[in-house]
Amino acid sequence: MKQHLQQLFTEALEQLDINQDIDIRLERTRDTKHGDFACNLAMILAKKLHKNPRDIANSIVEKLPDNNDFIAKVEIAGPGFINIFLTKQAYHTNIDDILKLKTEYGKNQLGKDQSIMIEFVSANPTGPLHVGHGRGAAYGTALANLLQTAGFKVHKEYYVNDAGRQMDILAVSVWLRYLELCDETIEFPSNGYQGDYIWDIAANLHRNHADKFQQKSTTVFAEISPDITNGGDKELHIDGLIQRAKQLLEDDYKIVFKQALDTILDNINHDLKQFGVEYEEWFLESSLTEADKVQQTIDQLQTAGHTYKKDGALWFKATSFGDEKDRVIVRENGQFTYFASDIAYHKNKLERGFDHLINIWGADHHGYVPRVKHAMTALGYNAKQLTVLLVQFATLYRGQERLQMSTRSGEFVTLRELREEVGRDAARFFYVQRKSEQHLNFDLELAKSQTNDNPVYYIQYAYARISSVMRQLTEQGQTWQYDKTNLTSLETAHEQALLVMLSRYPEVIEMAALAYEPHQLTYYLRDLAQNFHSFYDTNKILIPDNKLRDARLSLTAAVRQVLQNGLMIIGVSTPEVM
RNA sequence: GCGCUCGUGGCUCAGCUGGAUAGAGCGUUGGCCUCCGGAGCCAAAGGUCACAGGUUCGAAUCCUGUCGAGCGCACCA
Repeated sequence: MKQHLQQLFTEALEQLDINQDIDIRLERTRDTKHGDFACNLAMILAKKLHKNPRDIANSIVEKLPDNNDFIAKVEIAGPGFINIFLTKQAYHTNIDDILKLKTEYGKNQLGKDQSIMIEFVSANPTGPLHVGHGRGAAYGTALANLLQTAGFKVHKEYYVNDAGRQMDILAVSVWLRYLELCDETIEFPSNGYQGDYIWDIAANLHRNHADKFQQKSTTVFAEISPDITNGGDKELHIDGLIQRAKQLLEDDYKIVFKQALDTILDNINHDLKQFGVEYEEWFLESSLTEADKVQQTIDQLQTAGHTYKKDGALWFKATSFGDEKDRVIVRENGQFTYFASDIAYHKNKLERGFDHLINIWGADHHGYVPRVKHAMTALGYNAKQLTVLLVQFATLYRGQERLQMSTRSGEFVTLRELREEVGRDAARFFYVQRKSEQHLNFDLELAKSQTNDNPVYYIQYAYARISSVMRQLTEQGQTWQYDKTNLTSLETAHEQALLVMLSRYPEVIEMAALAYEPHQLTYYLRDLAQNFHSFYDTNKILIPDNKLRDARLSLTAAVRQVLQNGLMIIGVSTPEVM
């Protein structure tokens, strides 16, 4: 609808020989007195052509076809707005489209022939997902769906950090708990993972392997640098324990390590599936190191002259690309930094041929964005191919109390708990509803106790009501037929409002996709549901007058279709009965 | 100290990328079921868009400064 109008404006400008390079922006009006669409083109042109905006508006309007079955009339208002009034016929054609296109209604070809890889959540596999990760999960899938609707080829990926030091800390944590189950007396390191899930993994290990990995506690802790609780350094302490574990367990260390990793990864995978989040690929960081990809990437940087040695470490010259300081990629002890494998990972992504990369990261990573982009530039790629979307933290409250979130200390509310308590639909909607760069206050009490106030139910209720009406019709042994000519009977204000609202859907999809803002869709769906509830309240659908009844049923069916299409993108179900 | 993000009714948030009289939900107050699902509808009260300048036909939106909040500023991941 909007596209058609834009086309008409373009033609009008061509006839006037105005070849200014501007995009014609049409806006929905807030007030029906201003018609259906308004265009400020004349005001923008006035600046460039140094002419009176109203005069320009006049000449444009003369070239616009009106009084046909699409445009009813055109007016010039205020300083030079061009207001367009559409015909009812135009809106009826739109109902036609919805009922014919069904799930295809609202789709567009913005991303035709373009592929996007979208990486999100990618939480370290050192513990279960908590509510903080839920936001990235919900936002990521909604965005992926939205981009798909806009015609992009989308590839969703989870990057598994299974190669860093934190994984060794995890393995050691499990092993120490296992030793406790073997009746060894252990002073658990303050820097170990302390959650209950560590006990669970240890118990499994003990069940499957009995005392096979047991070592005397005194042997394990012999000559280990003291923990912070004993006046030492907690980092040195845990590093000493890692060394000791590898040394004592030899090849068995891998078994413990793998048991820990697999259990947690399975758990994460399961939680995400239950939350309605699925990936095309789970990419292992270890696959990069094993294939020597990190070293190769570093070599490439080195060859290109973007590195230097200092204090025994290898540095990436980030400053020559505008970064505030240079960054270490190989530590003094010869180990790669996280940054190094991340460069290799992004190189790998681009080598796989994606046109565009989207990373959804927690806002605490914002300082990290420039250096990744600089590394891409250094490797000869266009850094613009990467978009990093930062999702602000969710601050978790239980009533007035602010909760801490720490995987290390084991104090957190898991995503699973959230889903079980507030439900998947409500949780998904709650997360997506907020603009991603907004700080989100997540009050568990509120989410739990007032679930009925969550707009998701309001929208689903509209869907269920429609389903109910359709059921009633069938139960009465009746059928209905769609006939476009019947739509002329739709005359009430509520019916008109719904017609307009439905026609906006493709525009909302387009805007939301371009801006990476699925929250726009949630607000639209709420508005649509509200319009439907108002309509439903004052216009009875199942009435004896067949012509009007069928017209209202057509409208209702169209609303149902759009609700379904929109909720699917957000990842919320469409229950026929609630 | 420097950087990033943000500041909109009592609370939680939108505001179509500079447009016409700033909008919702919750909460508050008052109405609406002999009628397709009341998880609903209708209405009212409530905002100098943090503050001060600037840019222009026009600013919640762009620029500068001030104040306030969150997060970053590792040879951690």
